[in-house]
Formats: sequence, structure tokens, C-alpha cells
Amino acid sequence: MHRHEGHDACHAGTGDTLARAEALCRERGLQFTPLRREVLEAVAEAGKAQGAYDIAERLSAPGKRVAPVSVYRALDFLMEQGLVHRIASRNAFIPCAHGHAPGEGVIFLICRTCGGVDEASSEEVEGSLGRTLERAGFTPTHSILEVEGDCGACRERKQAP
Amino acid sequence: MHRHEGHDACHAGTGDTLARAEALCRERGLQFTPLRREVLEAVAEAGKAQGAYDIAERLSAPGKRVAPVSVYRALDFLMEQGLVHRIASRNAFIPCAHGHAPGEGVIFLICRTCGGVDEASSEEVEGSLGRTLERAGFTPTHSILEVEGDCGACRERKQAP
DNA sequence: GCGGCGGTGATACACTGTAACAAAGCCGTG
DNA sequence: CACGGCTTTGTTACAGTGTATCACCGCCGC
Repeated sequence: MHRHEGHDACHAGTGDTLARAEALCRERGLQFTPLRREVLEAVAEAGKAQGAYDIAERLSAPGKRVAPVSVYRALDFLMEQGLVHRIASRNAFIPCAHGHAPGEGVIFLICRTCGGVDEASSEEVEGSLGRTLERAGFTPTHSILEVEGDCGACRERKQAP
Repeated sequence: MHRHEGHDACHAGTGDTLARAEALCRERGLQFTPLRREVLEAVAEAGKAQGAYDIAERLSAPGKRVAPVSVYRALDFLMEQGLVHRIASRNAFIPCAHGHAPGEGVIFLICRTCGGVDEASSEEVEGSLGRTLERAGFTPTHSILEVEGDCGACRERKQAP
């Protein structure tokens, strides 16, 4: 089993994320263009889930406007490569903290206080979910598991203010 | 444990849903107004997840326009009462097939072929998820579990056409 | 009657996402 | 090098999702 302990205990730094992305694209013969790099960088630097328009604004400067549609295209690419994830309950995006296989069951832990998002995975959860689906006669192609609550750090901060 | 077997094997009929809603509102001293009734009815009749604008259009007739904002308010009410659920991955709404306590872990099984949505629940999944969250030091307040795939009926239809 | 309250109507607006087409860059072949 | 095909990006327009605000109505209690 493989999981996370504390909040951002193991978040890769922005630099690591970019380096990993670049290596991965070279390996797969894909273009890690400046725009894609900037979008990934913006998502990685933010520390919390970012909306596409947030990213567009973040990348825009006087004289250089980045349109949301460009951000969406870059995000689509990055998601296909497993470099960012979409948080469906927030319409927002986060950098992928590790390299999962696409489709592997990831659990998103969304802190309602600090807005940070951790990733976890659990073979136990996947196993029990798989059995439940099988009993229901349902063949899964993709699943979303998002949990909202308080991360350890924020809970402590609340208890001892 | 409590779960569903086949596709809509136990979907309550529209009439049942409305009767249950009416009883529940009376019991809680809340108003089950015509608009709320119509919105619930529209969601229940559809057979698949409906967007708020779909519902608004469905309820509108020449000379009687129902604005989306009214639909949203009715949906908010119905969700608070646990009578409808929101499918985050689709921005759409379905009637609740049973009476869950709000916050109880429900698994949505979304058929990518017929668009139908079944509900399932599993103490096994809930238990393993709870343990995983505890190990991660995360205190959950609400969780979303949505699975996309093929329901039994659609899978059979594909295999033997 | 009168005031308060919840529900509804209506308008406006912000946010999220996609379609369609044009322009620019890359890369192979002849 | 020229050419043609491909991917990426820019631009515009638009569809879909959701919220804020204010006005109006109906009901209930005083």
C-alpha cells in the first residue's frame, strides 16, 4: 500500500515537477512547449487547486494575454500525460504529486480550510470498491474519489490557536 | 451491507418519489411547493442525470417560462432534504433512490452508454476509506465517489447485438 | 391592517468549457 | 530549398453552469 501521511509531506517541488514533466515528454516524443511548461508551473506554484481562469490570469501580463482556451488545451495535454489532475468537485486543477498510471485509483483529500489538496491511494479501498462494483454488475472505466475535510495541519491549528 | 444489483432494479417510481418527498416535508414542517414538486418530478421522470438548464427547459412551456435560477433554488432545497443528488462529474442531478442520511457514503454508478445513474453503498468501502483517511491524518466532512462505466444491461446489449 | 418571512420572478453577471477557423512553427519527402 | 502535412497556438464566438441582487407576492401572527 502506498499513501500520504501529512499535508504536503511529500509534495514534489515545482522544479522537480517540471523536470519530471520534461523528462517524461522527451521519453514519449511529445512537445513540452513553453505554454505547457508555464501552465504546469503555475499549477505547481499555487499550493492549492487552481481554476483555468486563475491560471490564465496568472500567466497574463500587460501586453501578453493568455486566453483561457489556451490554458484548457495545455491542461488537457497535461492531464493526458498524468501530470495534472482535475478536481471535479471544484472545477480546478492540481499538479500530480507522483507518477501514477492513468486510471489508477487516486483519492483526493481537499482541505476546506487551507484549500490544499493531497493525494492518497489505497489498495484496500480499490479492492473493496472493485468488489462492490462487481456485485452490482457494473464495469468501471474511470472513478473519482474526492474527500473534503480538514487536513492534519489545519486541524491542529484550530485546536491550539 | 446494502447495495443495488441490476440497473434500476429498485428505482422508485416517480409517484413513489413524490409521495415520499411530500411526506418528508410535512414531517419536517417544510413547504413542498408546486415548483419544488415539478423540479423533483422532472428529475425523477428523466431516467438519467439532468442539468439544471435541461430541467428549466423541460418545465417551461409557451407562456410559462421557468428560469434556471428558480430551478437551482429548488434543487438546493431538494438536495438539503436528501431528495436529489448532484453528480459532480457531470454537473447534473438525479433523484435519490432511497432515503439516505445526508453525508452517508453513496457510490454513483454512471453508465457511459445509457446515461443512467445507479446508487450503491458499501460498508466495506466506507470502512476502508475511513481507515485510509485516518492514517493520512485527514478528518472528512463529505466525500464524493462516482464511477463511470457500463451498467450490466448495456454491457449485455453490446455483447449480443 | 401591518410587519416579517419564505418563496418566486426577473435581470444581470461571473465562471466554466467548447467549437471553429486562421496563423505560425516543425518535420518529413522530393 | 520548396512543398505539404502535422501539431500548436491565437482569436473570436458561443454554450453551459452557477450566483447576486432586487422586487414582488402570499402567508402567518400580532
